Amino acid sequence: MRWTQNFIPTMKETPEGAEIPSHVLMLRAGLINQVMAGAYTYLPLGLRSLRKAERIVREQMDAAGAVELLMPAITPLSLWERTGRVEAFGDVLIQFAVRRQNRKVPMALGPTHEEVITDLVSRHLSSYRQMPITLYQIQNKFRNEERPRFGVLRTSEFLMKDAYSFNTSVESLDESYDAMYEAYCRIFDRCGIEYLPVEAESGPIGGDASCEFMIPADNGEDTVAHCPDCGYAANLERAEVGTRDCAPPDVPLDEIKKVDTPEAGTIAQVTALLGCKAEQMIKTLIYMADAQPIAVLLRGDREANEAKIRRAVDAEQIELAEPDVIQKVTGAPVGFAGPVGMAEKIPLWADRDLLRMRNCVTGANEVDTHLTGVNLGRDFQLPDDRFVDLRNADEGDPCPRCSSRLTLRHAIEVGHVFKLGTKYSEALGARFLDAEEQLHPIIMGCYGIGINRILAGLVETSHDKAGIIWPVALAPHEVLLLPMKVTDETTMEATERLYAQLREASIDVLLDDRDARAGVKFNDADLIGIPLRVVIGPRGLKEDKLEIKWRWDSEPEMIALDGAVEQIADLIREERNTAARFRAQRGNAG
RNA sequence: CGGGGCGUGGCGCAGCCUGGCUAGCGCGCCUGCUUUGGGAGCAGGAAGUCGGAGGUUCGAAUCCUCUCGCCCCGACCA
Repeated sequence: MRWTQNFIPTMKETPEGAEIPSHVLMLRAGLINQVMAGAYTYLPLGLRSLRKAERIVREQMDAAGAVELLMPAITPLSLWERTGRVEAFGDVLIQFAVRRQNRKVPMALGPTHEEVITDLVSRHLSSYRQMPITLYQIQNKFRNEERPRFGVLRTSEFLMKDAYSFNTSVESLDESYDAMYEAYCRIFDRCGIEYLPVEAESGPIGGDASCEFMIPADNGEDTVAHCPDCGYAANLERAEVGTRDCAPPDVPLDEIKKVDTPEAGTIAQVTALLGCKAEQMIKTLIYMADAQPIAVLLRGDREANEAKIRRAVDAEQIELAEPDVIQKVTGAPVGFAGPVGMAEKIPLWADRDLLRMRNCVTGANEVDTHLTGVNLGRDFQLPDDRFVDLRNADEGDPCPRCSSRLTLRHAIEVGHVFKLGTKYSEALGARFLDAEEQLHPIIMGCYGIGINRILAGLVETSHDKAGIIWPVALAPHEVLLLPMKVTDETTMEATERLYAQLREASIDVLLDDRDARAGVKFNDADLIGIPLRVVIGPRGLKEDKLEIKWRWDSEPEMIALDGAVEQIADLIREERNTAARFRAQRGNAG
């Protein structure tokens, strides 16, 4: 591909509104163009990278035994009504109705395709002999994001690979799931991405049923807890807190005292007023667990984890109680609840942090009043089995698997493998007959990869001041041929010959044939980030040499013109398969 | 959905508070000459309904009202 025949609108300045590196660089390098909030055009270079990512995904899915199909983006709304996901998705589901003769046909743009594929399978899979099978597609998905942001990371239309496995047993599902997991590792490895498989909120099957593939990045929207020593990694919703450090400190117990705290109903206000630390406070949250009020006790500076609470109390649904319920249950308005002297006897649950807290500050269940010197055991009691992990993990918490401590990192979710179970097969009547002629719902798994996020995540984690640093596998082009002087006949003869021969060798080469100054070309080359830059100029040609430089190296290398094609082709072929140099430089960069 | 910010040639911005001649600047673009190994110099040029609507005024990019769009923080996120 010749630059002058291509459409590569690079920008020297950062467009207003772009803030994070991936967004800025993808815009500046002429990869994407914003059409509206949450919708981008992929320009020629961006599209090439997108297609390369797509191809890697496709190859590995095929290698893992999955079969590709393509479902429509428009779907009948009725399908979503059957699984109750019209409500579940709410405004995120893009709905509309089109007129056909004298009737209206309600539709939705697919935000994911469990319904469509399960409906398909319900019509064509009816025997255990037809399974297991894993089907996938690579398709645009539509979600009306409340707040699209971060360029291509969160958009309302995006390209996703979604796969669905159909199995007759949990054991078979495990196998399909493992195959997908392995395929995902190969995909991200081939892309040269540094990723972390993290435990995610498990589905109806429980156990290790859900894993998210995360790219650690400062601008990631998700937070993962990670143990650098044993490798334990989980998203914040899921991350367990280790059970060490539960013994109380050996300090004398203060007397319990009632203190006035006028209009101090938040942790911040109370700590400011009383001069105590949030760590000394007991935060008392009143939840409705399946319509029954319960109290959840947490250390003042911790965040409640509603998924953990829901599991602990074994409820279908939990939500924070309304103010009138809190008034009735505690005897005080919101902000003054505490475990001592509550108006009603409701079940108390405590995070394990409480076990090592002494002389605490907490609400007195009276308006504008708190208690100090509150101590577990003396002033209030809970059964042993009510002390559980109910909060989000925090930086420095004990690792649940080893003796080390957890760190928190932001991350970009690029993939998710998930054991779904029978939710959709039951709702949509996808059943099979087993060898004993018994009817069962098909057991499903689903497996997604955000193709756009592969690119954004890569750029986010692989760039320098000058621009993007692509691995060969994802780069829009593998080699950039950069003739220093397009008006010089000798230069152009050598360049054209090289260009033709590299193409002949199936190397994906971009020829910067613009009649522009060296500085312009070099800067664009760095910005776009083609991994191997080949400079051909009169200076080198005098010695029958040309210059090659990996994007991540600082110094170029002169190589002989004679045999240059083979040398370059070999380098690219090697790097294409291993990404060894790309990885090595990244290791050095830290 | 709460809080904040921004809309002025293709891109980045100034001007607005304190209304006043042909609305500026940098980059990019076009022409010519000179240059030519890391975003060239000089000269000339094209290009803007100042996001939109309404209002105030002799006069509005500037003041007022409404509206649309975009971005950031938070809430939300199959």
